[in-house]
Amino acid sequence: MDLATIYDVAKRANVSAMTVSRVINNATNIKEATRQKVLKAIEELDYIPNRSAQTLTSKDSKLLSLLITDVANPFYTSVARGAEDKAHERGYQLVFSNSDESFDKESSYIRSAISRGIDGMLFTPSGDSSVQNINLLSKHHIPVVLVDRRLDLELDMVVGDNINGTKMLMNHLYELGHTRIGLVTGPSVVSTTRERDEGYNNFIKEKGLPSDERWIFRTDLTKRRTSAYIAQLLALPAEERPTAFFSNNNFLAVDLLNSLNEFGIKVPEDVSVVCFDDPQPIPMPDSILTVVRQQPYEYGYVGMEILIDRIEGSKTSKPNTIVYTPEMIIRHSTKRLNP
Amino acid sequence: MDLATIYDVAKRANVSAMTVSRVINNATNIKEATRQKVLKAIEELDYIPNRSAQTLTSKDSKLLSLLITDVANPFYTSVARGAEDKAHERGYQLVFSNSDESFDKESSYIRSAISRGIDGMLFTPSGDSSVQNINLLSKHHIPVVLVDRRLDLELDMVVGDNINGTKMLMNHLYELGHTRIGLVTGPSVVSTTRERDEGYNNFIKEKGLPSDERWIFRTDLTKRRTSAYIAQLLALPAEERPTAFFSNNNFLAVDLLNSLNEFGIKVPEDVSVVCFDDPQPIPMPDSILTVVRQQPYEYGYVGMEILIDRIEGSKTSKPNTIVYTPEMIIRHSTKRLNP
DNA sequence: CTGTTAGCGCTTTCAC
DNA sequence: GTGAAAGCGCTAACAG
Repeated sequence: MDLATIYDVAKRANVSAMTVSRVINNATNIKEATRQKVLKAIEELDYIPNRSAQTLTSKDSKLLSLLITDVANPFYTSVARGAEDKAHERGYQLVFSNSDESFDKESSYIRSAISRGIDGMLFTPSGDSSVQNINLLSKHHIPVVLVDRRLDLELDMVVGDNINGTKMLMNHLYELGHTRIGLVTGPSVVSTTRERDEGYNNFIKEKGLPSDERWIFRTDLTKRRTSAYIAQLLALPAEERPTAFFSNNNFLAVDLLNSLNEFGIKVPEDVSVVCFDDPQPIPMPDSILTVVRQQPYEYGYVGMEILIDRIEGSKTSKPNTIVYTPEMIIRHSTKRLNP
Repeated sequence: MDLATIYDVAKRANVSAMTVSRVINNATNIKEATRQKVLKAIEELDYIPNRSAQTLTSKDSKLLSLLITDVANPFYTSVARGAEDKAHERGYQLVFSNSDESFDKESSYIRSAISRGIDGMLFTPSGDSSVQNINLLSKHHIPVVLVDRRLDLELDMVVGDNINGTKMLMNHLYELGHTRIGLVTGPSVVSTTRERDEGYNNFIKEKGLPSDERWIFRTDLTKRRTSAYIAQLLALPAEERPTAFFSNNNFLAVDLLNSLNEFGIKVPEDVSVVCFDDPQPIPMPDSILTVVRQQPYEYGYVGMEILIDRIEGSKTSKPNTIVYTPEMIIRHSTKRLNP
């Protein structure tokens, strides 16, 4: 059984293929009677247009790419959901890909996205070198909107205020009497890492807090392994150890919490912990981690809206960066320091 | 600047388009020197093949559809990640869609997937009526593999042993002395709901436990609202209230936990709670909920493998159902009942 | 091992 | 309002 093409519909409705094409594309200049005739034929034949053929001629695919580092990270899960909701509203479909923080994986995904003729991309770059990938996209006239991580380019972006978010968390620790604050962080080729590091350093400088290179643990976002870090701190005399930790990233915080648990260090009794982004997608009554929470669903939803507006030409203003201010959720992973 | 086509490459390499086509499709019968010449031209022109044109002629798109109810549900998040990993390994891309338990939304997504010429679909049906949608897919010769939820059809499926999973949880409560066990569950048009309900009912019958219609709360998976349920139970005399709850679904459990919290009912002090599937994607040291855990990543990964094997014709055996046995994770949401 | 021809299913362009 | 012709970029089927 061969599937119906536009010609089958045309024949059955006694019109030309062009007329059928006009009907399926909601053209206005069609006699209502003709439209009905065609619609009837479409229905009877169970005709579904072939997108590849449409894309080949008309140059648009109604296909969008969502390229993030990892859908399994609750932050990006929500971005994905927000993005898909908006795309669906506007009649687009979404291909999604996980770069796993790898530039090479990212590049290869971008090539296949281009090959698919995607109309646009919502993109969280793996790092600063992703600029090259954006250039490839531009060469193919594909609009891009950045989510969460910035790049030094004239592009639409939807990001969070990482510096002030960090400041809130640091200040919370500070007000509880903590002055020796450890930092668990990611690679500095990622803008969010850099900005949160900056927030941390600013705060320490501003308040004149002690700082120590050994309190800072910089690691890969996919490997982590904070156990080594904790072991190393434990080798220090107690009065040289941090009394609190700021984790730059939700996955790192989980790893940190597990490592502390491994060594029998209790949170918040023995040490306080705060984190940027919630490792749990759904707040539960028993969650303990104090975090600064962003609205990743909005990032995806709004980012997608901007992207589609660009694609459809309804947005022609200069690229623009939307910055959201995060919100602090105080739970039970921090404790006032006994003097 | 117009982008390079296969003819541009052909011209530059002094060969025919067909030869270029052979090179990009890794045909074997090509002289190495020719291949190199072509590769060089491809490189120089930064040529990326047009998938739409390829799909239009060759009939395969290397595009797969992942149609689930909600990526934001941690269970499906992992399914999605597993599916994408396998798809990527095998050179396929994934469009993802959220049906939100709606048959209509599901149907519309399936039509656009067909229109895109997808090679196959990994699918969690919204309910039993999805059989119609599968029929549409079959009509277009599109292989389907079901994940998590069954349908009464000859199809490949990857599912969990819901009956025995439920039994483990019920038995755990029973061994702690609970006999009045409430059930929070979803719509019975979903196979997982039905099977877990069956596990619950079987256990009650088998052990001769008391049962009461008022202890059972059946709700929509997207609306929930367990508060009304709890309020209603609270109206009962204490000795007629459940001392423990089994939640059929992770999202329902979160809602339940929040409702209990709202009414000042403490878990596990006042009431025990167990749940099928973990609402948290990442186990944290402070998680309290006792659950039966499935391996959704595997479901996605394995399901995708079967799907691609079907597509590529390397799997020709009769459709087959893989059933995974879940594992119980005892945490701190249950307590021995004081006699 | 390589090339020619035709055509996939649609829409653009132009004609009437 | 509607239709005919041409062509989008590629590959199947054949030929040599």
